[in-house]
Amino acid sequence: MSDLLERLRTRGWRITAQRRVVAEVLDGEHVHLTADEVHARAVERLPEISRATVYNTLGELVQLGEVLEVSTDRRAKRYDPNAHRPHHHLVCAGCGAIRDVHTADDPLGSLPEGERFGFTVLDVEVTFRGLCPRCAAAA
Amino acid sequence: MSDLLERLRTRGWRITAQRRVVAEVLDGEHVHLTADEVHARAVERLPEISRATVYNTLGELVQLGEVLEVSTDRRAKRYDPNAHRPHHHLVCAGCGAIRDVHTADDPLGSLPEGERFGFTVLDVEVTFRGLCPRCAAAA
DNA sequence: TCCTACAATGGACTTTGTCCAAGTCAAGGG
DNA sequence: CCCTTGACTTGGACAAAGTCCATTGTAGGA
Repeated sequence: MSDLLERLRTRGWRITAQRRVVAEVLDGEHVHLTADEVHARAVERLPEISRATVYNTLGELVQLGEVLEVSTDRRAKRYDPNAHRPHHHLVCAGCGAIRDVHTADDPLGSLPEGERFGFTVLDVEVTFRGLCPRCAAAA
Repeated sequence: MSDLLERLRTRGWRITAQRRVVAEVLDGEHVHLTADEVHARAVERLPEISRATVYNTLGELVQLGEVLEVSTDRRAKRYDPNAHRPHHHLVCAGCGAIRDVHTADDPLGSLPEGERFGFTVLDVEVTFRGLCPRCAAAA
């Protein structure tokens, strides 16, 4: 856990109580939290923390590549602390549940040269949509 | 163009001036517009059209499968009139430009059975990110 | 310990989207 | 051709998610 804080410190981050709390929240739960959920959990430990700070800190963590921003949901961005292992997402169209999944081959390679239009392709985000067992049964 | 309106009529849609305008805007431009951009263009032809109607109509078109909703952008949903040809998106991280692209293989097949967790997987959305030639040159 | 640059605060503001009660109108029946 | 009716539209209020900024606070180096 303090791995993360250590990495941040060596990159010149000033470690404040607020940043520590945000990092701990992300590190503690391996789920995909929205900014507001992160804020709610952070407030439990540090009641005065402001929403703006949580947004700032999340943005910085994304910049540093420590956390991934995913927009599987059209409502709010979600933050995925599992940034160092490439993976994709499987989203239930019914209840919104999200699972991390791994594809057989690297999807980056599936884009032929002729379809790149001169772009420098850096990354790919794959979102599978479907119904989880419970929602499929209810339908 | 009136292909679209014809299809809608046969499905019991009441054809109103507003719906016609929205359909025309989408059909006329093969770019990915946000709801607000659709509204702005619709207003040029039909000044009294309201935002709520544009949102409603876009939602209905998505329901009917005539238009795709893409969330490449974390700000607003974009609407892609090219719904009948399966394709994916290449987004420039610099300027936000979007291109439709086609992958060599079907990405749906790249998710192994063991990674499906009992989900009924229906669809997949692939977003490649990178830099367009102009932004790459500027960097 | 003191300073100072960097960080946090909180409240106003913006953007994107939804909701609803009331008014309007497309299209089928007479 | 007009009437009727229920589907459609309207506009404004509301909500959720996120950004901005001037002010206040503080981590960490000298």
